[in-house]
Amino acid sequence: MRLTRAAEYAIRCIIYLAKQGRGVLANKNDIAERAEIPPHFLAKIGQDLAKAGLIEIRQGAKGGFVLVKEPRDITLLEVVETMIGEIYLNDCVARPSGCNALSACGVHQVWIRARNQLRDTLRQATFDKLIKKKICIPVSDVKNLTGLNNTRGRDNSPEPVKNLP
Amino acid sequence: MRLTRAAEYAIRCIIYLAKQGRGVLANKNDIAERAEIPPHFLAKIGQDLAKAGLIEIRQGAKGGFVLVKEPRDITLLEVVETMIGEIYLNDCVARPSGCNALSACGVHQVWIRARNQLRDTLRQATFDKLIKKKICIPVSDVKNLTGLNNTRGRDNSPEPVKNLP
DNA sequence: TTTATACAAGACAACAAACATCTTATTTAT
DNA sequence: ATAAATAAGATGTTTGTTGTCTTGTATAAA
Repeated sequence: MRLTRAAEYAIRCIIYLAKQGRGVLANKNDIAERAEIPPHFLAKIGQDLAKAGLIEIRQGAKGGFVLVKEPRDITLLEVVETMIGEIYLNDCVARPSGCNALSACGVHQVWIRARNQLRDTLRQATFDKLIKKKICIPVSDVKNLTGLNNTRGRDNSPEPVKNLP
Repeated sequence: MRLTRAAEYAIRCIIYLAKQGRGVLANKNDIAERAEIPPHFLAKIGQDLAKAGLIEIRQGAKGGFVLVKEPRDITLLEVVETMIGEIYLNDCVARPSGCNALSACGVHQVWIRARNQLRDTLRQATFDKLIKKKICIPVSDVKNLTGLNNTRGRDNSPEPVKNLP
């Protein structure tokens, strides 16, 4: 009953892009480094985010990820469910056909309620609100990372980040 | 982000016992059969429930499980967390030491809120309320299952149950 | 006191999911 | 053309879930 790492990484990736704003291209390795995501893993995560229409992937030299939607139109729920599928919390709710009492079951009703609350809370959290607050990723000077000739010229970055949500 | 089967089984087990009432002994194999729990698995689950003080296990001939607490004093949260540990929903909340922004992080705050709501909802669901509703386990004629000489005399039971919460 | 019944305790195994890496191919800017 | 950058997916490692099995111990009843 815990969020997967892939989903936590996806959230950080979107935060990074949202900080830059919609339509701004970000180098994949820059994202990986700043958001502390294993680079190859980020590639896979990016593909899921692209399929869901959250980002666009530019191939080739000077390629990278671009946020497609406005941060205010992206919810935490959307990012999470893109990565882990629709949230159900328990099997009985996920596959009602396997449950003989269906919605009449008292336990079932509690789980339905819990699920709805959880999804509502995550849906209320839009990325425009999230990036206004202090956030786990230090992206204050994001834009000049992908600057002209600094393929590895980023070692004056702030101290490395630990694990973050 | 899904409840484990062990926890779903534990809930069914407690419902079975709660229907009988506190202090009433139930044969383990009867519970396993009626609540559709693999018998050996129920043994392990029972041990966890006993350690948590929810049930008492009687060994030897005519042994079985006995509910220790009143159904009104047992919550769904208690049973669930006995089986899967305290609910955190994400790593960042579970191990704040690994997160550099701590409670100041906007994403963190959303998860804290979601977690509290979920736990509150599960805490409000006490088993006296749950067994008053229609429930997935058919336990109407529970008491005469463990009756005198019916070690295998239970084949007049209602049609078998599918998967339940 | 012997026997059958029933649970304890924990080792073990099959399977699935999560987590991550690596390789080969393709796309694009210069 | 060449180098940079991602695509796509095969593969590997680790962890967790979901059980089963074996050996031992406790208890009731003959």
